[in-house]
Amino acid sequence: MQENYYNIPVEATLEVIGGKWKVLILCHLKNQKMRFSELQRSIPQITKKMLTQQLRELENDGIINRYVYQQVPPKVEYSLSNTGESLRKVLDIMCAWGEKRITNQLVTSKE
Amino acid sequence: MQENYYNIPVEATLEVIGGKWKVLILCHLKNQKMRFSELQRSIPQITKKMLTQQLRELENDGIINRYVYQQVPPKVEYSLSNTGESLRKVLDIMCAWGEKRITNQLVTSKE
DNA sequence: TATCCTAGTAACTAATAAGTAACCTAATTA
DNA sequence: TAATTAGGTTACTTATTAGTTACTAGGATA
Repeated sequence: MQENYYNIPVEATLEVIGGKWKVLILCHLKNQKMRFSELQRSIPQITKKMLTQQLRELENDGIINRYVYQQVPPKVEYSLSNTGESLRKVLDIMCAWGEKRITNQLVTSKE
Repeated sequence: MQENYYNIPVEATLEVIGGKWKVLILCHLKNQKMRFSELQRSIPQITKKMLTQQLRELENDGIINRYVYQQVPPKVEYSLSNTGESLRKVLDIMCAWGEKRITNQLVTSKE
């Protein structure tokens, strides 16, 4: 959090999980720890550069942990941190809404 | 929804509420209907152009209703549609997380 | 008659986000 | 010896977002 003033609190949420990729990454990490390459395969459209960048930001914001195995070729595992765990409900409910929308289970009648 | 295939369902959610402004707009609309100018005042950083654009997209996605009063100067009110209402839980929980983050009520210990 | 009002739109520019391709490390395998 | 491996970084280009300024309608107010 670089600024400490927000017009409304939800801006703090958006600062952490906003953008094109972070929710996607976190949805993958919420059920298992994953290696860099596994994340890349799971999110086919993302480039290495963006994945690296987004992972770094999530790490800096304290949402994920990065564990480097001291071996060659490298092995790095990413997982939700405890703070990241606190986002689980947010992620779950966003996932659930998407599923309902896709399977047409949302109310669509006029108000 | 222009594409009907997603790698994971949450992409459908991001398609609708992704981007810099939509969650903000919806958080304001979730408790009351609001006029264009009221939204603009509530989100000081947003320009007319972006506000118009985001509102149109939300309307096209069936998330909000737009009601035009037939008078001059114009009066237009925006409100959540029934489909939009189904996002309430998502919005509430995002707002709540932001509040907790700001007031430091999140777990921050190392995993 | 001139100005104000709200909710926009249009044309153009600037800023930011994202993509591409080449490169790096050092142990292991062919 | 040469290639392969995973997880990156760097420099550069392109695409997408967002900002700026000017303009509109048409009734109400000064």
